[in-house]
Amino acid sequence: MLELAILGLLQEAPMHGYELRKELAAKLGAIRAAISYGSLYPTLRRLQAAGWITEAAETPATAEEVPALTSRRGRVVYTITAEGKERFAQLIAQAGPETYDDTGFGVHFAFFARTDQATRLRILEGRRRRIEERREGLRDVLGRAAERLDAYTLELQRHGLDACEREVRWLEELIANERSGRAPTVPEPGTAGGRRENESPPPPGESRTERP
Amino acid sequence: MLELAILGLLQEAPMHGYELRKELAAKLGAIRAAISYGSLYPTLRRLQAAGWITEAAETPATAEEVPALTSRRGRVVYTITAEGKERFAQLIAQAGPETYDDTGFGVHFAFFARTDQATRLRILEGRRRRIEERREGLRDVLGRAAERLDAYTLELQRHGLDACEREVRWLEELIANERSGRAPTVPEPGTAGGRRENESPPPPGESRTERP
DNA sequence: CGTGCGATGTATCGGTCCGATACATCGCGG
DNA sequence: CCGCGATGTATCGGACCGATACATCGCACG
Repeated sequence: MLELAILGLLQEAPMHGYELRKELAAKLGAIRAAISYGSLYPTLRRLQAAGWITEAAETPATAEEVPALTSRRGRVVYTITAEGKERFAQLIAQAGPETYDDTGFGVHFAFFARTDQATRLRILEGRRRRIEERREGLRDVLGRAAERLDAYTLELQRHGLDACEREVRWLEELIANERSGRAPTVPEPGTAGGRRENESPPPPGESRTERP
Repeated sequence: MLELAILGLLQEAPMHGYELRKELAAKLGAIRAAISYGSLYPTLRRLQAAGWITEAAETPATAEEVPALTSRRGRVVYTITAEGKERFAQLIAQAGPETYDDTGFGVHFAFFARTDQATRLRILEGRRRRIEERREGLRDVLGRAAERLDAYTLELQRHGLDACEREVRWLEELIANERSGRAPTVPEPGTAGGRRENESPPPPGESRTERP
């Protein structure tokens, strides 16, 4: 998952580790807390070893002037390679079971702007199925096993069930929008003047896989 | 977290691993998927080594009759010890930062029936604070950084923000109930005679630490 | 003028937990 | 009689986290 996220972000711009972490936090803030450096740096090295990204020490232009008294451990900027872009395209298109859990779905969804519509649809439906299963499980517990559980546990299940139902509805909307070929967000007639701004990166229609 | 959950469950009844996993799934179904055996068994051994639980091979009553031709790897039943109960009480009462993340809070909440009111209140308020912070982060991104993000990412944040607001409201209700000294859930007058039953292993009322 | 503190930045280590896998037993239907 | 799904115990490699360490930079405050 981390691999996919890093590749996706570096596709937008070269970055160094710290920046990557911040961008990741901004993009995935709804899904998970900031990524740990204990995951980030080892993963970066793994990606580099695989050839998906390249590392370049930041050169301060006229560098030879500075005699490196303190060795100035410069920021290391990572850039995605052509192979890395291929890898990203492959990862984003193929959906395994982990694609539908909370984190996996969130990461895939965050890069939907770089995903073709068929895949988007497939992932949304897979996620819906997953959540529906969780929902049924909770209903079962609340129905059949209710008297075995204490009031707090029941309340927890009820809250979880509510969240499931809500997410299914959200997914239904997204799926409907996707099928109709429209933009992903809910049309907001009336109230706030709609959310017409934010035309945003992806052209409403399809994604693009164009390579330079 | 797993340690706390296992100790809590074994306080209700002795169990073997498989059963533990199922009960855990039922109790925490709203929070997380079933625990992996790759976590469960090592943790059980750790707890046993620490003396919080004891392991007892299941004896089929008249066992010497069976000549153990196939060695019959019997089910291993785990029982919590007095030290284990102390440990549980200590874990459930003390709240660190991990108490307020999704999983940690869920586990603590699931054992609120065995938690004193002051601690319940403290945990609910800590969780609320945590979620409020996440909510503010999402509002910031949706406000300040909106034009930098594509429509899908924004939709993800919006959905996350909605979930945060909903959870805060839920927590407010629970906190209010807690302060008023009432039961956490909607009062259930009439129907089942109000949780008087709950036959099951542990005696009805509240947690008890006495052992036969 | 310094000094200390928060943001930026790279990096490692131990520990928790997961997913895949293996293997054995049991009851039941075909 | 055989297979198959539920029950049941167990291990291994890998992903990810939290704590920690260390270094630089700019700026506010005394």
